[in-house]
Amino acid sequence: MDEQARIMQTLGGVTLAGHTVQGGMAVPPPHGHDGSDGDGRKQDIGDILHQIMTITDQSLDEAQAKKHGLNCHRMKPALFSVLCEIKEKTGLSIRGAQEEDPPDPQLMRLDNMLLAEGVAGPEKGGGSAAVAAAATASGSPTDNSIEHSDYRAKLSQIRQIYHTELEKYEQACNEFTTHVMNLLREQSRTRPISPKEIERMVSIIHRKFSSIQMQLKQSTCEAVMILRSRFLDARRKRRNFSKQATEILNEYFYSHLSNPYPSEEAKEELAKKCSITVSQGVGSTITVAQVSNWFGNKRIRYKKNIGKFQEEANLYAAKTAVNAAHAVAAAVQNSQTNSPTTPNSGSSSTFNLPNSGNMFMSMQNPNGDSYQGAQVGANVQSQVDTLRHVISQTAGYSDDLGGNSMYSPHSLDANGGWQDAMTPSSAISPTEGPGSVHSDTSN
DNA sequence: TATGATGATTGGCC
DNA sequence: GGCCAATCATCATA
Repeated sequence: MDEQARIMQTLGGVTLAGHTVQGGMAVPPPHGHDGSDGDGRKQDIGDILHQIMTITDQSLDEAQAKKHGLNCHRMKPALFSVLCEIKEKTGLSIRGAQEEDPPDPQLMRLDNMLLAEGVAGPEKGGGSAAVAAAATASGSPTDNSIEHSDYRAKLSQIRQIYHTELEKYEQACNEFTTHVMNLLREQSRTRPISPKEIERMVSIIHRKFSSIQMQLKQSTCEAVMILRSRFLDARRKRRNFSKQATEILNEYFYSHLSNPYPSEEAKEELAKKCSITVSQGVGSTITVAQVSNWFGNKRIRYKKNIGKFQEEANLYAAKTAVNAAHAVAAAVQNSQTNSPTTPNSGSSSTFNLPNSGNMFMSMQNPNGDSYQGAQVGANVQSQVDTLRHVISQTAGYSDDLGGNSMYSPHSLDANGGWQDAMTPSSAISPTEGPGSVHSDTSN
């Protein structure tokens, strides 16, 4: 059996809308004439098939001419439909084509990540949001501004490359799709290619290109992750606080040794104070989180090795005492030169000491006036309070250890907590008062 | 370069 | 959520 005959046989029994194939012949529906014309049509189909099968043996010009003839043949549409249907039924056209697969979860993950990192989606916001998040996690939203801008610049570079490549891929995909579609359309004049098949081919192309796109997204994600990890590592780079900043923190720590837990307000104020001194030198700020870190570290390290910190404690206590003494002297002088005011004028800002167990209640100035009742300014009052605390601690110590150190390890309780054996920490907050930072102890 | 100091991070606890 | 304790990583100095 020759090839033509075999194909002719293959066509046998296929029925399609509007055309019946009988004995290997596709027959258009009768247009008002009976089967007497049937032999002629059979002849037509046979003729077409013969021409198709021999077209490859012909020269190009010959083939072109034949092709044109075939395209214009009145039976061509019928034959085309039949061949298409056969292809459809034999599954040739859908080989390798999967229908409408659900969105790839990995691709979705990549898309989400690129969106979150600010690589995909609208330009502004995304990247800086990621930076802000990282910065917040580090507790220093502003002091890494140089690193942040560096991060942003690199991220924007990645973004740019990503979009350029994406555009290239899309362009290539479109070009290739158009090319293939044209080719298939062209070929559909000589071989059975249905529009549906072309659509499938387009979707296959898109799928292939989307896998390339996924690779692009994946490598972009990797680049972002590397950048991010580098940025996060950079966060670990630390700078020592300036001397002034450390001094401020130490002063607070040692003057609140009985309860070195600054409140949020106190931390904010300390951060502000430290930042002022730091910004004069380094050009960055100290945040509340850093203050918290500092106090956390300080408490633990102090507790672990109190002996080592005694000297430091003495130093700061002496410093505070001197400052306070100066303030008191100034206050005393002030109170002497100014006539006493009305009893109520300063009462609202006066540090209210607890009634019981407070050794400062009876503390008097050189003139014998009680500080409690003295009409001193708010700041002065704060300094007085500081001095009171320092004196109390000094006094408390000298009873126990013989005057070598101003602070007693007894401020730590047996459980390692901060409980001052001598001073009711919940009541005495040495620097407490208007204009001073507030300690947790006041709560 | 070794070592101590110190700021930051992490995991567990309350 | 704040604190503690352990640990890491870097800085500063001898």
